[in-house]
Amino acid sequence: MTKKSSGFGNDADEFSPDSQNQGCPYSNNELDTGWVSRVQDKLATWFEGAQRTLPWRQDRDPYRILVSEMMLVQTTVTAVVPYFERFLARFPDVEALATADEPDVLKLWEGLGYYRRARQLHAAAQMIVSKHGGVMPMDPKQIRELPGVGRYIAGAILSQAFDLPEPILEANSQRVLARLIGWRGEQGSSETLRRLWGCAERLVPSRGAGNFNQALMELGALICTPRSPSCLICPVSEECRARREGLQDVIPTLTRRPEPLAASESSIVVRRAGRCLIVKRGPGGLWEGFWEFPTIHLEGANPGKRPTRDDTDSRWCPGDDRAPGRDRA
DNA sequence: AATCCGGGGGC
DNA sequence: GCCCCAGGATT
Repeated sequence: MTKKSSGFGNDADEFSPDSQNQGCPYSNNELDTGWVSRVQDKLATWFEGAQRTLPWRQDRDPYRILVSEMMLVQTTVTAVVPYFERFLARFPDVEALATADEPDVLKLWEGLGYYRRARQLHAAAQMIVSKHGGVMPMDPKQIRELPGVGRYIAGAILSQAFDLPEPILEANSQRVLARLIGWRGEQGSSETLRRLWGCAERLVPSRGAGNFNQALMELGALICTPRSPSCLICPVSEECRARREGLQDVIPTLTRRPEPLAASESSIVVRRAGRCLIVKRGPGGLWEGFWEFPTIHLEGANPGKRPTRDDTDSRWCPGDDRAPGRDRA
């Protein structure tokens, strides 16, 4: 890795007037090899004694890592644990998942949200079986080709399952790294992500990458929390620029959330002979392919891409799909 | 670069 | 009530 490609060079643009870090000039003096080594060692040592016992940490099975990462996308650890246990009991290996029927997979996902992930995971399992002989490939490019697998999940699999020195960057490590280097750019902006990915690349050790990456995330979950970080018991507080400058409460820079859109809908329950009519939701919208009572969109947002009053003549929903015979009114 | 995709935990 | 969560795909 060259000095410039590391993203932490002394380039003049680091201090350009229009830099978002004006007033807190970004310096590379914390990213020299000494600083990197200290952060690596202190985090690894802390992680040995402080890590939580989580069901996907009991071994390095890449299938289990994949399932956990897919479930953990924008979802808290506490929410995932029971789902993970049930899912692995029903689909203990990649072949079992690959040969499963999609409705059975979705049923185990019910309540987790982001149901696209369940379909992607199912398809990924089928791809691993059909294209890779049922074995998770160790090639970053091939892993990234799996549906639902981006740079983060690929790095997590490569480092945690195969101990390859691939970086990761997600919600926890974004916060941890931003504070460590005192980066004041806006949370989630492309410049911030570029900078933090570079930092993650610089920090990931050539050996023990899986544990280091997990230590970064564990620190964010347990110590370096979004609000009121526990700097007094943080193993890397001495290496933290935000801490040194008293900026731990303003980093990362928060972004305003857009206001939720109001939506108005109308549903009808059609009962006959003790049964109810249900219809299947159409493609491309919220809860795609799920069953519900016939519903039309009235006004406001229409996240399910539902039909409105004007097109209810002959079809109840965009999917134009009727309930199975036993459920029809 | 912006939007969409969900549901729940925690304060 | 509001913020946040082991991101990725699509436009």
